Amino acid sequence: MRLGRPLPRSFYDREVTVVARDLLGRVLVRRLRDGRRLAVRLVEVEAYAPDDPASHSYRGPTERNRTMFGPPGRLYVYFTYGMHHCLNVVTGPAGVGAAVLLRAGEPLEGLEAMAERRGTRDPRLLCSGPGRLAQAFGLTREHDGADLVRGPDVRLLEGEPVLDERVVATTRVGINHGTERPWRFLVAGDPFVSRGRPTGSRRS
DNA sequence: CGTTGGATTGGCT
DNA sequence: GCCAATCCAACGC
Repeated sequence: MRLGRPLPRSFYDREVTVVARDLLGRVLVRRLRDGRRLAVRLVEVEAYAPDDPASHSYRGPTERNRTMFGPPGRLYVYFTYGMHHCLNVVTGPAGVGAAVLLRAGEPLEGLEAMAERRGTRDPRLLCSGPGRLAQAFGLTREHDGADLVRGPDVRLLEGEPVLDERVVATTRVGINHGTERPWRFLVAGDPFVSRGRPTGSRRS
């Protein structure tokens, strides 16, 4: 399967909502030490901006979120709820705390390895949800700051962009502030979108 | 220093 | 639909 070249640094150096929408259809890959490759086609993401009360970067840099303030094209991994990791793509110029949360995707390669970590073989339960995606890929705080453009481990490939008519923007999931911003982007009707909220969400 | 609650998930009612 | 699990960053005193 042809997944294309790594997305260039310039891809990430744009406004965070533009990057978020453009991430749909792109492919996150990881090369495991045993040679196997994991690949997932992104179908659901959320944008988080520095002036955004819901964003980790809202109150400035800390030990936990400093990667968000670094150069674009890096992986920001955080730990939450005492048990889950979540993957984010850092955007914008260095010094600006913005990132895109990767919420769900369609597994393309390495489903066996993903199933081992997830404890299920159901393809729809492997990467459909931010915590699930991180677990399926085996990524933790150790991988925080990884370079998605040239890094040896995790990269983001071109894949195939999703057409506008297939993209839906809704409010974000699981937050108590800034909920009015329609910054959750997903592929309409795609079976691999997470449960968080139905595709045709009406709640405000 | 103690408390609170979170960009979630899975299991149970 | 509801809630416990389980850690730690943020915030208040």
